[in-house]
Amino acid sequence: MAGGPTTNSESLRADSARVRARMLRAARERVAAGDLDLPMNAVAKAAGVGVGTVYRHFPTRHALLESLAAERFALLVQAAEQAVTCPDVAVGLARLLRAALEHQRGDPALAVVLSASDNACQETTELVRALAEAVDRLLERAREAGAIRPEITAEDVRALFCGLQRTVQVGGDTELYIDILLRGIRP
Amino acid sequence: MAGGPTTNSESLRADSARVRARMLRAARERVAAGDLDLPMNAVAKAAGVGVGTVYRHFPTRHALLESLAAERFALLVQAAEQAVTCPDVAVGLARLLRAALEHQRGDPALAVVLSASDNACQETTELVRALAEAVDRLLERAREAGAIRPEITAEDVRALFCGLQRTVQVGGDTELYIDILLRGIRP
DNA sequence: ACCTGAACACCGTTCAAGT
DNA sequence: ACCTGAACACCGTTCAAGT
Repeated sequence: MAGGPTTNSESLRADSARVRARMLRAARERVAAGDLDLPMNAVAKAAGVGVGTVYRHFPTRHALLESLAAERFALLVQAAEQAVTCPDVAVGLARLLRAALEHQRGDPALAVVLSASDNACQETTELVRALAEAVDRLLERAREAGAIRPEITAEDVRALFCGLQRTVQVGGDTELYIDILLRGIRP
Repeated sequence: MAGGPTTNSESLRADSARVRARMLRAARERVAAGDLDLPMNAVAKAAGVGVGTVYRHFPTRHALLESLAAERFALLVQAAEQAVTCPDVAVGLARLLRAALEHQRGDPALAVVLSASDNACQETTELVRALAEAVDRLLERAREAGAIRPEITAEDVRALFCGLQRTVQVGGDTELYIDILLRGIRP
């Protein structure tokens, strides 16, 4: 017969991956509908699995949020890396700020994950590191060009991302707030 | 016997006020302990009243938060009014920013109320109006002195308060973030 | 008038039982 | 190995019954 332990384990894994994808899809639908609560029971029901399965894959709600945010987080990292290669470093900074805003607006889970002080998933830790690395390179270039206050760190930039997102959320004038921040970080 | 409808109604009101104070004290203790959840049942139990009584006084949790925040909110309004009378308008702006941060740090309920888009209590609406009025006067003085971008409104300042608070919460360098904002709002 | 607290619905979380 | 879902504890909210 085709099938031994390997095939069996693979089919288990394949099934597990399918179940995981179903849960993420269900959770994403809720978030897209504006509900960041993500009740585990509700996610389970929407995904057609038992609650225990949700907990097996995502030990905490924050772990679930991180998994949801990962995709957009990777796009933000990409944007940061592209900003580094921007000929005009000031333009790079401006693009990065816009990208940070846009991705947080596009996925509220990302806004939560970016302002969290620690991560549940290895994947997130990796993304945080990659973002910090790209931002560090951008800051270094900006310092050399005299385009930024030299004491600003990648951690500060992350905090400023979160604050800017909140400012935009509370107030109305996105362009003004971006501009205030861009001017404020100049030397 | 002493007592007619008036006395009776007054004693009811007095009792009601006492009960209300007990609930607010209980809620404040929970918030001070770092718990912004404020479960209505828990507040009721801690205050030694029935849940229905909590709901009678505070129709929603946000109404409860507003009542909690009112005291600090009034202090913030005072700070804004003092900032207006500051001989050096730039110093006034800096003091106001610091006061906004300090009061939000001192009462997390205020941070929530400041970033809420609408209010449950009349009292809060009044405080919001008073703050906007003081800030408007300060902005007017700052514009005349050429100390601020002229397009910034009191609403923008409220949004910037909220964003600054978040930045500080996520990052570590309060002084840097205050300074970035102060520079950013200059013309 | 105002307060109480039982009642119902819902969510978090665990864990014995299934496949 | 992995999944299920009953079970228990807790919270939101309402409303009939008390004073």
